[in-house]
Amino acid sequence: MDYKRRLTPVKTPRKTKIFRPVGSTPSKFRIQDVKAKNVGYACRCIEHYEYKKAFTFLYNNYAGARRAVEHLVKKEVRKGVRNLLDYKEGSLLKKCNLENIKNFRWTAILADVAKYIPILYAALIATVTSPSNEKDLRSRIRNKALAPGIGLAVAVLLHLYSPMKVKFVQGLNSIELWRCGAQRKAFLHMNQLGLCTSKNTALRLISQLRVHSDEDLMSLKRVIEHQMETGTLGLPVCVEDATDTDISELSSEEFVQSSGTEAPTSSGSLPELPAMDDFDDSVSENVEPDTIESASDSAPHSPGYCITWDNVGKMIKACHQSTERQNKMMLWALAYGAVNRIPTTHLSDSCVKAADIPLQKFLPMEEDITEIKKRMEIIVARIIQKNMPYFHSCTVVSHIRHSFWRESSKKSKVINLGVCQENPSTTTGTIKIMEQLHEYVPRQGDDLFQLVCFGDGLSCERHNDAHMARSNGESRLSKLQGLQPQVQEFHKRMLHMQICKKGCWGNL
DNA sequence: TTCTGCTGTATCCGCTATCG
DNA sequence: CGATAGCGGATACAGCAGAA
Repeated sequence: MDYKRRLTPVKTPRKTKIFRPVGSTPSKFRIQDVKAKNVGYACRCIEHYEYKKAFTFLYNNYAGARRAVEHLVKKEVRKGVRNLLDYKEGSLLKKCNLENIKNFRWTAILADVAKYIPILYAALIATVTSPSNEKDLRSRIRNKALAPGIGLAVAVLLHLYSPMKVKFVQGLNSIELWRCGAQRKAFLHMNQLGLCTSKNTALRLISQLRVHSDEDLMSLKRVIEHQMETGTLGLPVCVEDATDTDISELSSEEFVQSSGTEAPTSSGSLPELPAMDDFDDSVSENVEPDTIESASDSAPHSPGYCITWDNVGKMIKACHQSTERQNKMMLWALAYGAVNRIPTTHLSDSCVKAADIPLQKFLPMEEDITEIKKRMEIIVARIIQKNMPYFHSCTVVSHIRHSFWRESSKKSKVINLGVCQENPSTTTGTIKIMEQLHEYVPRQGDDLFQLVCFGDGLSCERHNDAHMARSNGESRLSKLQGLQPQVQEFHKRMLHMQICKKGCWGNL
Protein backbone atom coordinates (compact mmCIF):
# COMPACT_ATOMS: atom_id res chain seq x y z
CA MET A 1 0.00 0.00 0.00
CA ASP A 2 1.05 3.52 -0.65
CA TYR A 3 1.40 5.19 2.73
CA LYS A 4 2.75 8.43 1.22
CA ARG A 5 0.71 11.32 2.49
CA ARG A 6 -1.32 12.89 -0.25
CA LEU A 7 -1.87 16.66 -0.44
CA THR A 8 -4.97 16.35 -2.58
CA PRO A 9 -8.00 14.16 -2.17
CA VAL A 10 -7.81 10.80 -3.80
CA LYS A 11 -9.39 10.53 -7.19
CA THR A 12 -12.86 9.25 -7.30
CA PRO A 13 -12.62 5.53 -8.12
CA ARG A 14 -14.63 4.12 -10.97
CA LYS A 15 -16.83 2.38 -8.50
CA THR A 16 -17.61 4.82 -5.71
CA LYS A 17 -17.11 3.39 -2.31
CA ILE A 18 -19.47 4.66 0.33
CA PHE A 19 -17.46 5.32 3.45
CA ARG A 20 -18.96 3.80 6.56
CA PRO A 21 -16.96 4.61 9.67
CA VAL A 22 -16.34 1.64 11.84
CA GLY A 23 -15.44 1.87 15.48
CA SER A 24 -14.54 4.99 17.42
CA THR A 25 -11.82 7.55 16.74
CA PRO A 26 -8.73 6.66 18.75
CA SER A 27 -7.98 9.37 21.24
CA LYS A 28 -4.24 9.17 20.66
CA PHE A 29 -2.62 8.04 17.49
CA ARG A 30 0.64 6.32 17.50
CA ILE A 31 3.33 7.71 15.22
CA GLN A 32 2.87 5.02 12.60
CA ASP A 33 -0.86 5.72 12.55
CA VAL A 34 -0.31 9.28 11.30
CA LYS A 35 0.63 7.96 7.92
CA ALA A 36 -2.59 6.06 7.82
CA LYS A 37 -4.67 9.16 8.20
CA ASN A 38 -6.82 10.09 5.21
CA VAL A 39 -10.20 11.63 4.48
CA GLY A 40 -11.76 8.74 6.30
CA TYR A 41 -10.04 9.89 9.47
CA ALA A 42 -11.66 13.32 9.13
CA CYS A 43 -15.01 11.69 8.52
CA ARG A 44 -14.64 9.59 11.65
CA CYS A 45 -13.82 12.75 13.62
CA ILE A 46 -16.91 14.48 12.30
CA GLU A 47 -18.98 11.41 13.05
CA HIS A 48 -17.90 11.81 16.67
CA TYR A 49 -18.46 15.62 16.66
CA GLU A 50 -14.75 16.36 16.81
CA TYR A 51 -14.99 19.09 14.19
CA LYS A 52 -11.91 20.97 15.31
CA LYS A 53 -9.76 17.90 14.86
CA ALA A 54 -11.32 17.08 11.51
CA PHE A 55 -11.11 20.58 10.03
CA THR A 56 -7.57 21.05 11.27
CA PHE A 57 -6.52 17.78 9.64
CA LEU A 58 -8.19 18.64 6.35
CA TYR A 59 -6.92 22.25 6.30
CA ASN A 60 -3.36 21.20 7.01
CA ASN A 61 -3.22 18.36 4.52
CA TYR A 62 -5.44 19.13 1.55
CA ALA A 63 -5.15 22.19 -0.74
CA GLY A 64 -8.73 21.64 -1.80
CA ALA A 65 -9.85 21.87 1.80
CA ARG A 66 -7.96 25.12 2.19
CA ARG A 67 -9.60 26.54 -0.90
CA ALA A 68 -12.96 25.44 0.39
CA VAL A 69 -12.37 27.13 3.76
CA GLU A 70 -11.31 30.37 2.06
CA HIS A 71 -14.36 30.23 -0.16
CA LEU A 72 -16.60 29.61 2.83
CA VAL A 73 -15.00 32.46 4.80
CA LYS A 74 -15.41 34.92 1.93
CA LYS A 75 -18.99 33.89 1.38
CA GLU A 76 -19.90 34.15 5.05
CA VAL A 77 -18.11 37.48 5.53
CA ARG A 78 -19.84 39.01 2.51
CA LYS A 79 -23.17 37.73 3.73
CA GLY A 80 -22.49 39.13 7.20
CA VAL A 81 -21.44 42.51 5.81
CA ARG A 82 -24.66 42.71 3.82
CA ASN A 83 -26.70 41.83 6.87
CA LEU A 84 -24.82 44.32 9.03
CA LEU A 85 -25.35 47.12 6.50
CA ASP A 86 -29.04 46.26 6.29
CA TYR A 87 -29.34 46.55 10.07
CA LYS A 88 -30.31 50.21 10.31
CA GLU A 89 -29.91 50.42 14.09
CA GLY A 90 -26.31 49.27 13.90
CA SER A 91 -23.76 51.31 15.80
CA LEU A 92 -21.75 51.97 12.64
CA LEU A 93 -24.72 53.24 10.65
CA LYS A 94 -25.96 55.84 13.09
CA LYS A 95 -26.24 59.49 12.26
CA CYS A 96 -23.54 61.67 13.74
CA ASN A 97 -25.79 63.66 16.06
CA LEU A 98 -25.31 64.73 19.64
CA GLU A 99 -27.32 61.94 21.21
CA ASN A 100 -25.53 59.20 19.29
CA ILE A 101 -22.15 60.72 20.07
CA LYS A 102 -22.99 60.80 23.78
CA ASN A 103 -24.12 57.18 23.78
CA PHE A 104 -21.34 55.90 21.57
CA ARG A 105 -19.41 52.85 22.79
CA TRP A 106 -16.69 50.96 20.92
CA THR A 107 -17.96 47.74 22.42
CA ALA A 108 -21.27 48.26 20.61
CA ILE A 109 -19.43 48.03 17.28
CA LEU A 110 -17.69 44.87 18.43
CA ALA A 111 -21.01 43.39 19.50
CA ASP A 112 -22.52 44.12 16.07
CA VAL A 113 -19.57 42.55 14.27
CA ALA A 114 -19.62 39.51 16.54
CA LYS A 115 -23.32 39.08 15.82
CA TYR A 116 -23.34 39.56 12.04
CA ILE A 117 -19.79 38.70 10.93
CA PRO A 118 -18.52 36.25 13.54
CA ILE A 119 -15.71 34.97 11.32
CA LEU A 120 -14.29 38.46 10.82
CA TYR A 121 -14.68 39.17 14.52
CA ALA A 122 -12.82 35.99 15.42
CA ALA A 123 -10.04 36.82 12.97
CA LEU A 124 -9.61 40.34 14.35
CA ILE A 125 -9.63 39.16 17.94
CA ALA A 126 -7.06 36.48 17.14
CA THR A 127 -4.88 39.08 15.41
CA VAL A 128 -4.42 41.23 18.49
CA THR A 129 -4.75 38.82 21.40
CA SER A 130 -3.25 35.65 22.72
CA PRO A 131 -5.42 32.83 24.06
CA SER A 132 -4.85 34.12 27.60
CA ASN A 133 -6.23 37.64 27.06
CA GLU A 134 -8.85 37.21 24.37
CA LYS A 135 -11.63 37.42 26.92
CA ASP A 136 -10.90 40.77 28.55
CA LEU A 137 -9.67 42.40 25.31
CA ARG A 138 -6.70 44.20 26.76
CA SER A 139 -3.30 44.45 25.16
CA ARG A 140 -0.77 42.09 26.71
CA ILE A 141 2.00 44.63 26.20
CA ARG A 142 0.75 47.81 27.81
CA ASN A 143 -2.57 46.59 29.11
CA LYS A 144 -4.37 49.02 26.82
CA ALA A 145 -7.96 48.45 25.78
CA LEU A 146 -8.17 46.82 22.36
CA ALA A 147 -11.82 47.50 21.64
CA PRO A 148 -11.25 50.99 20.13
CA GLY A 149 -8.60 49.69 17.75
CA ILE A 150 -10.67 46.73 16.59
CA GLY A 151 -13.77 48.91 16.29
CA LEU A 152 -11.89 51.48 14.25
CA ALA A 153 -10.48 48.77 11.97
CA VAL A 154 -13.97 47.44 11.30
CA ALA A 155 -15.30 50.96 10.76
CA VAL A 156 -12.56 51.72 8.22
CA LEU A 157 -13.08 48.45 6.37
CA LEU A 158 -16.83 48.89 6.13
CA HIS A 159 -16.41 52.55 5.21
CA LEU A 160 -14.26 51.48 2.27
CA TYR A 161 -17.02 49.09 1.23
CA SER A 162 -19.93 51.48 1.69
CA PRO A 163 -18.80 55.04 2.45
CA MET A 164 -22.29 56.49 2.23
CA LYS A 165 -23.63 54.19 4.91
CA VAL A 166 -20.73 53.66 7.27
CA LYS A 167 -19.52 57.10 8.27
CA PHE A 168 -20.31 57.49 11.97
CA VAL A 169 -16.82 56.78 13.30
CA GLN A 170 -15.33 58.82 10.46
CA GLY A 171 -17.55 61.70 11.50
CA LEU A 172 -16.33 61.40 15.09
CA ASN A 173 -12.72 61.44 13.94
CA SER A 174 -13.40 64.48 11.76
CA ILE A 175 -14.84 66.38 14.68
CA GLU A 176 -11.82 65.49 16.80
CA LEU A 177 -9.49 66.61 14.01
CA TRP A 178 -11.38 69.87 13.70
CA ARG A 179 -11.17 70.42 17.47
CA CYS A 180 -7.43 69.89 17.29
CA GLY A 181 -7.19 72.51 14.54
CA ALA A 182 -6.03 70.07 11.87
CA GLN A 183 -5.21 71.44 8.45
CA ARG A 184 -7.23 70.69 5.36
CA LYS A 185 -4.45 68.44 4.08
CA ALA A 186 -4.68 66.27 7.18
CA PHE A 187 -8.38 65.83 6.49
CA LEU A 188 -7.59 64.91 2.91
CA HIS A 189 -5.03 62.27 3.77
CA MET A 190 -7.02 60.78 6.62
CA ASN A 191 -10.09 60.74 4.41
CA GLN A 192 -8.24 58.82 1.72
CA LEU A 193 -7.33 56.25 4.36
CA GLY A 194 -10.97 55.96 5.36
CA LEU A 195 -10.30 57.37 8.83
CA CYS A 196 -12.39 60.52 8.59
CA THR A 197 -14.66 62.50 6.32
CA SER A 198 -13.54 65.45 4.26
CA LYS A 199 -13.18 68.80 5.96
CA ASN A 200 -16.30 70.13 4.27
CA THR A 201 -18.33 67.28 5.65
CA ALA A 202 -16.75 67.80 9.08
CA LEU A 203 -17.78 71.46 9.05
CA ARG A 204 -21.26 70.44 7.98
CA LEU A 205 -21.48 67.95 10.85
CA ILE A 206 -20.32 70.54 13.35
CA SER A 207 -22.90 73.01 12.05
CA GLN A 208 -25.60 70.39 12.47
CA LEU A 209 -24.42 69.60 16.00
CA ARG A 210 -24.50 73.27 16.95
CA VAL A 211 -28.10 73.71 15.81
CA HIS A 212 -29.55 71.76 18.73
CA SER A 213 -26.77 72.27 21.26
CA ASP A 214 -29.10 74.21 23.56
CA GLU A 215 -31.97 71.78 23.22
CA ASP A 216 -31.69 70.69 26.86
CA LEU A 217 -32.13 74.24 28.06
CA MET A 218 -34.95 74.92 25.61
CA SER A 219 -36.83 71.85 26.84
CA LEU A 220 -36.53 73.12 30.42
CA LYS A 221 -37.77 76.47 29.22
CA ARG A 222 -40.78 74.85 27.57
CA VAL A 223 -41.62 73.01 30.80
CA ILE A 224 -41.62 76.27 32.75
CA GLU A 225 -43.72 77.94 30.07
CA HIS A 226 -46.19 75.07 30.30
CA GLN A 227 -46.34 75.51 34.06
CA MET A 228 -46.86 79.24 33.60
CA GLU A 229 -49.71 78.50 31.20
CA THR A 230 -51.40 76.06 33.56
CA GLY A 231 -50.78 78.25 36.61
CA THR A 232 -48.82 75.59 38.49
CA LEU A 233 -45.48 77.31 38.46
CA GLY A 234 -45.47 79.10 41.81
CA LEU A 235 -46.79 76.09 43.70
CA PRO A 236 -44.55 73.46 45.20
CA VAL A 237 -46.23 70.42 43.80
CA CYS A 238 -48.23 68.15 46.18
CA VAL A 239 -47.01 69.88 49.31
CA GLU A 240 -50.05 71.56 50.75
CA ASP A 241 -48.32 73.10 53.76
CA ALA A 242 -45.39 74.35 51.80
CA THR A 243 -47.15 76.38 49.17
CA ASP A 244 -46.08 79.89 48.47
CA THR A 245 -46.92 80.87 52.00
CA ASP A 246 -46.29 84.49 52.59
CA ILE A 247 -43.72 85.09 55.25
CA SER A 248 -45.90 87.69 56.85
CA GLU A 249 -48.58 85.06 57.50
CA LEU A 250 -46.34 82.93 59.66
CA SER A 251 -46.09 83.42 63.35
CA SER A 252 -42.79 83.50 65.13
CA GLU A 253 -43.37 80.03 66.63
CA GLU A 254 -43.86 78.55 63.19
CA PHE A 255 -40.59 80.05 62.10
CA VAL A 256 -38.76 78.57 65.01
CA GLN A 257 -40.28 75.16 64.33
CA SER A 258 -39.68 75.27 60.65
CA SER A 259 -36.09 76.30 61.09
CA GLY A 260 -35.62 73.23 63.26
CA THR A 261 -36.56 70.86 60.46
CA GLU A 262 -33.87 68.29 60.22
CA ALA A 263 -32.38 67.17 56.98
CA PRO A 264 -32.90 63.55 55.99
CA THR A 265 -29.55 62.23 57.08
CA SER A 266 -28.29 58.91 55.98
CA SER A 267 -27.78 56.31 58.64
CA GLY A 268 -24.76 55.16 60.46
CA SER A 269 -21.79 56.69 58.71
CA LEU A 270 -21.65 59.77 60.91
CA PRO A 271 -23.59 59.01 64.11
CA GLU A 272 -22.14 61.93 66.01
CA LEU A 273 -23.18 64.35 63.32
CA PRO A 274 -24.94 67.35 64.79
CA ALA A 275 -28.32 68.16 63.28
CA MET A 276 -27.46 70.95 60.95
CA ASP A 277 -30.28 73.10 59.72
CA ASP A 278 -30.15 75.22 56.67
CA PHE A 279 -29.37 78.80 57.33
CA ASP A 280 -30.98 80.02 54.16
CA ASP A 281 -33.91 82.32 53.77
CA SER A 282 -37.15 81.46 55.41
CA VAL A 283 -38.93 80.59 52.19
CA SER A 284 -36.60 77.74 51.39
CA GLU A 285 -36.88 76.47 54.94
CA ASN A 286 -40.54 75.74 54.47
CA VAL A 287 -39.97 73.08 51.87
CA GLU A 288 -38.03 69.92 52.45
CA PRO A 289 -35.98 68.57 49.58
CA ASP A 290 -37.62 65.17 49.77
CA THR A 291 -41.04 66.66 49.27
CA ILE A 292 -39.76 68.49 46.23
CA GLU A 293 -38.29 65.31 44.80
CA SER A 294 -41.57 63.51 45.25
CA ALA A 295 -43.47 66.29 43.61
CA SER A 296 -42.80 65.09 40.10
CA ASP A 297 -45.73 62.74 39.83
CA SER A 298 -47.47 63.40 36.56
CA ALA A 299 -46.56 66.75 35.06
CA PRO A 300 -42.92 67.38 34.16
CA HIS A 301 -41.21 69.55 36.70
CA SER A 302 -38.35 71.86 35.86
CA PRO A 303 -35.79 72.56 38.60
CA GLY A 304 -35.08 75.93 37.00
CA TYR A 305 -31.81 77.17 35.63
CA CYS A 306 -29.60 80.20 35.52
CA ILE A 307 -27.39 81.76 32.89
CA THR A 308 -23.79 82.84 33.21
CA TRP A 309 -21.79 84.86 30.75
CA ASP A 310 -18.42 86.54 30.59
CA ASN A 311 -16.11 88.24 28.17
CA VAL A 312 -13.87 86.25 25.85
CA GLY A 313 -11.11 87.77 23.78
CA LYS A 314 -9.53 86.63 20.55
CA MET A 315 -6.41 88.27 19.20
CA ILE A 316 -6.16 88.50 15.43
CA LYS A 317 -2.69 89.48 14.30
CA ALA A 318 -2.15 91.11 10.95
CA CYS A 319 0.81 89.75 9.05
CA HIS A 320 1.58 93.12 7.51
CA GLN A 321 0.28 95.88 9.64
CA SER A 322 -0.97 98.94 7.84
CA THR A 323 -3.30 101.81 8.53
CA GLU A 324 -6.19 99.74 7.25
CA ARG A 325 -5.05 96.47 8.72
CA GLN A 326 -4.05 96.40 12.37
CA ASN A 327 -3.94 93.77 15.05
CA LYS A 328 -7.45 93.31 16.35
CA MET A 329 -8.65 92.21 19.75
CA MET A 330 -12.07 90.72 19.24
CA LEU A 331 -14.15 91.09 22.40
CA TRP A 332 -17.07 88.72 22.48
CA ALA A 333 -19.29 87.06 25.08
CA LEU A 334 -19.45 83.39 26.00
CA ALA A 335 -22.54 82.14 27.83
CA TYR A 336 -23.67 78.91 29.40
CA GLY A 337 -26.74 77.74 31.22
CA ALA A 338 -26.57 75.77 34.47
CA VAL A 339 -29.48 73.62 35.58
CA ASN A 340 -30.32 74.17 39.24
CA ARG A 341 -29.42 71.21 41.38
CA ILE A 342 -31.81 72.47 44.03
CA PRO A 343 -35.22 73.27 42.52
CA THR A 344 -36.18 76.91 42.80
CA THR A 345 -39.08 77.37 40.40
CA HIS A 346 -41.62 76.86 43.21
CA LEU A 347 -40.22 79.79 45.18
CA SER A 348 -42.13 83.04 45.17
CA ASP A 349 -40.66 86.18 43.64
CA SER A 350 -43.00 88.41 45.62
CA CYS A 351 -41.34 91.20 47.57
CA VAL A 352 -41.67 91.31 51.34
CA LYS A 353 -41.51 94.43 53.40
CA ALA A 354 -38.65 94.43 55.85
CA ALA A 355 -41.08 95.39 58.60
CA ASP A 356 -43.08 92.20 57.98
CA ILE A 357 -40.12 89.92 58.56
CA PRO A 358 -40.11 88.63 62.14
CA LEU A 359 -37.42 89.93 64.40
CA GLN A 360 -36.18 86.43 65.08
CA LYS A 361 -34.79 86.29 61.56
CA PHE A 362 -32.43 89.16 62.33
CA LEU A 363 -31.39 88.54 65.90
CA PRO A 364 -29.45 85.46 67.01
CA MET A 365 -31.73 83.21 69.02
CA GLU A 366 -30.92 80.38 71.36
CA GLU A 367 -31.07 77.82 68.52
CA ASP A 368 -28.73 79.86 66.40
CA ILE A 369 -26.16 80.07 69.15
CA THR A 370 -26.46 76.32 69.73
CA GLU A 371 -25.92 75.62 66.05
CA ILE A 372 -22.92 77.94 65.87
CA LYS A 373 -21.47 76.19 68.90
CA LYS A 374 -21.90 72.79 67.25
CA ARG A 375 -20.25 73.98 64.10
CA MET A 376 -17.35 75.48 65.97
CA GLU A 377 -16.88 72.19 67.83
CA ILE A 378 -16.59 70.35 64.53
CA ILE A 379 -14.22 72.89 63.03
CA VAL A 380 -11.99 72.93 66.13
CA ALA A 381 -12.01 69.11 66.21
CA ARG A 382 -10.83 69.05 62.59
CA ILE A 383 -7.98 71.45 63.34
CA ILE A 384 -6.89 69.44 66.37
CA GLN A 385 -7.07 66.15 64.50
CA LYS A 386 -5.02 67.55 61.62
CA ASN A 387 -2.31 69.30 63.61
CA MET A 388 -1.83 67.14 66.70
CA PRO A 389 -0.30 63.72 65.92
CA TYR A 390 -1.90 62.11 68.96
CA PHE A 391 -5.36 62.67 67.46
CA HIS A 392 -4.51 61.64 63.89
CA SER A 393 -6.35 58.34 64.28
CA CYS A 394 -9.48 59.96 65.71
CA THR A 395 -12.59 60.30 63.58
CA VAL A 396 -13.95 63.76 63.01
CA VAL A 397 -16.86 65.06 60.97
CA SER A 398 -15.38 65.88 57.61
CA HIS A 399 -18.45 67.41 56.06
CA ILE A 400 -21.11 69.51 57.75
CA ARG A 401 -24.34 68.53 56.14
CA HIS A 402 -27.20 70.81 55.37
CA SER A 403 -30.68 70.32 54.01
CA PHE A 404 -29.54 70.08 50.40
CA TRP A 405 -26.18 68.36 50.78
CA ARG A 406 -27.25 65.48 48.55
CA GLU A 407 -28.26 67.79 45.73
CA SER A 408 -25.21 69.96 46.19
CA SER A 409 -22.88 66.97 45.98
CA LYS A 410 -24.01 66.21 42.44
CA LYS A 411 -22.17 67.61 39.47
CA SER A 412 -23.87 70.60 37.88
CA LYS A 413 -25.30 70.19 34.42
CA VAL A 414 -23.82 72.91 32.24
CA ILE A 415 -25.13 73.66 28.75
CA ASN A 416 -22.93 75.71 26.47
CA LEU A 417 -24.83 78.51 24.76
CA GLY A 418 -22.02 79.48 22.44
CA VAL A 419 -20.23 82.71 21.65
CA CYS A 420 -22.14 85.90 20.93
CA GLN A 421 -20.02 87.96 18.60
CA GLU A 422 -20.95 91.30 20.11
CA ASN A 423 -18.72 93.61 22.06
CA PRO A 424 -19.75 93.41 25.73
CA SER A 425 -17.75 96.52 26.63
CA THR A 426 -20.33 98.68 24.90
CA THR A 427 -23.94 99.19 25.91
CA THR A 428 -25.11 98.43 22.39
CA GLY A 429 -23.21 95.16 22.38
CA THR A 430 -24.50 94.23 25.83
CA ILE A 431 -28.08 94.90 24.72
CA LYS A 432 -27.60 92.57 21.76
CA ILE A 433 -26.10 89.92 24.06
CA MET A 434 -29.05 90.32 26.42
CA GLU A 435 -31.50 90.01 23.54
CA GLN A 436 -29.83 86.79 22.50
CA LEU A 437 -29.86 85.42 26.05
CA HIS A 438 -33.54 86.35 26.41
CA GLU A 439 -34.30 83.55 23.96
CA TYR A 440 -33.82 81.26 26.96
CA VAL A 441 -36.15 83.20 29.29
CA PRO A 442 -39.50 81.42 29.69
CA ARG A 443 -42.40 83.68 28.79
CA GLN A 444 -46.15 83.61 28.61
CA GLY A 445 -47.37 86.61 26.68
CA ASP A 446 -45.80 89.63 28.33
CA ASP A 447 -45.15 87.73 31.53
CA LEU A 448 -41.54 86.67 31.96
CA PHE A 449 -40.08 84.08 34.31
CA GLN A 450 -37.08 85.97 35.56
CA LEU A 451 -33.77 84.14 35.50
CA VAL A 452 -30.65 84.91 37.44
CA CYS A 453 -27.85 85.96 35.10
CA PHE A 454 -24.43 85.56 36.69
CA GLY A 455 -21.36 87.41 35.57
CA ASP A 456 -18.34 89.25 36.85
CA GLY A 457 -18.62 92.71 38.35
CA LEU A 458 -18.07 94.49 35.06
CA SER A 459 -20.57 92.31 33.18
CA CYS A 460 -23.22 93.07 35.78
CA GLU A 461 -22.51 96.77 35.49
CA ARG A 462 -22.94 96.54 31.72
CA HIS A 463 -26.09 94.55 32.30
CA ASN A 464 -27.46 97.33 34.50
CA ASP A 465 -26.50 99.87 31.85
CA ALA A 466 -28.44 97.86 29.28
CA HIS A 467 -31.45 97.84 31.61
CA MET A 468 -31.21 101.60 32.01
CA ALA A 469 -30.87 102.12 28.26
CA ARG A 470 -33.99 100.06 27.64
CA SER A 471 -35.98 101.37 30.60
CA ASN A 472 -38.50 103.03 28.32
CA GLY A 473 -39.37 99.84 26.48
CA GLU A 474 -43.02 99.03 25.96
CA SER A 475 -42.91 95.51 27.39
CA ARG A 476 -40.95 93.60 30.00
CA LEU A 477 -39.18 91.81 27.20
CA SER A 478 -38.08 95.00 25.48
CA LYS A 479 -36.98 96.29 28.88
CA LEU A 480 -34.78 93.19 29.15
CA GLN A 481 -36.32 92.34 32.51
CA GLY A 482 -36.13 88.58 32.01
CA LEU A 483 -32.58 88.44 33.34
CA GLN A 484 -31.56 89.61 36.76
CA PRO A 485 -27.81 90.39 36.98
CA GLN A 486 -25.99 88.72 39.82
CA VAL A 487 -22.34 89.00 40.66
CA GLN A 488 -20.66 85.65 41.00
CA GLU A 489 -17.80 83.94 42.77
CA PHE A 490 -14.88 86.04 43.90
CA HIS A 491 -16.44 89.24 42.54
CA LYS A 492 -19.28 88.70 45.00
CA ARG A 493 -16.79 88.29 47.81
CA MET A 494 -14.96 91.42 46.72
CA LEU A 495 -18.17 93.43 46.72
CA HIS A 496 -19.09 91.98 50.10
CA MET A 497 -15.72 92.96 51.49
CA GLN A 498 -16.07 96.44 50.01
CA ILE A 499 -19.46 96.87 51.67
CA CYS A 500 -18.11 95.58 55.00
CA LYS A 501 -15.13 97.86 54.76
CA LYS A 502 -17.25 100.90 54.00
CA GLY A 503 -19.81 100.00 56.62
CA CYS A 504 -17.36 99.25 59.42
CA TRP A 505 -14.45 101.56 58.78
CA GLY A 506 -15.69 104.07 56.27
CA ASN A 507 -13.53 105.04 53.33
CA LEU A 508 -10.19 104.49 54.93
C1' DT B 1 -37.56 55.71 -13.05
C1' DT B 2 -37.26 60.04 -10.84
C1' DC B 3 -36.36 62.96 -7.10
C1' DT B 4 -33.91 64.22 -2.98
C1' DG B 5 -30.29 64.45 0.13
C1' DC B 6 -25.60 63.59 1.25
C1' DT B 7 -20.69 63.41 0.15
C1' DG B 8 -16.37 64.25 -2.16
C1' DT B 9 -13.89 66.97 -5.38
C1' DA B 10 -12.73 70.95 -8.01
C1' DT B 11 -12.42 75.71 -8.31
C1' DC B 12 -12.41 80.58 -7.06
C1' DC B 13 -10.93 84.14 -4.20
C1' DG B 14 -9.03 86.52 -0.35
C1' DC B 15 -5.61 86.34 3.08
C1' DT B 16 -1.11 84.91 4.94
C1' DA B 17 3.62 83.18 5.00
C1' DT B 18 7.87 82.83 2.77
C1' DC B 19 11.53 83.82 -0.28
C1' DG B 20 14.59 86.50 -2.98
C1' DC C 1 8.73 95.07 -0.97
C1' DG C 2 6.97 92.32 -4.67
C1' DA C 3 6.12 87.67 -6.32
C1' DT C 4 4.40 83.36 -5.36
C1' DA C 5 2.89 79.32 -3.00
C1' DG C 6 -0.20 77.70 0.32
C1' DC C 7 -4.26 77.75 3.23
C1' DG C 8 -9.04 78.03 4.19
C1' DG C 9 -13.85 79.43 3.37
C1' DA C 10 -17.45 79.39 0.04
C1' DT C 11 -19.61 77.48 -3.81
C1' DA C 12 -20.77 74.49 -7.74
C1' DC C 13 -21.22 70.14 -9.49
C1' DA C 14 -21.07 65.16 -10.19
C1' DG C 15 -21.91 60.72 -8.23
C1' DC C 16 -24.25 57.66 -5.25
C1' DA C 17 -27.84 55.71 -2.18
C1' DG C 18 -32.35 55.53 -0.81
C1' DA C 19 -37.21 56.65 -0.95
C1' DA C 20 -41.39 57.30 -3.53
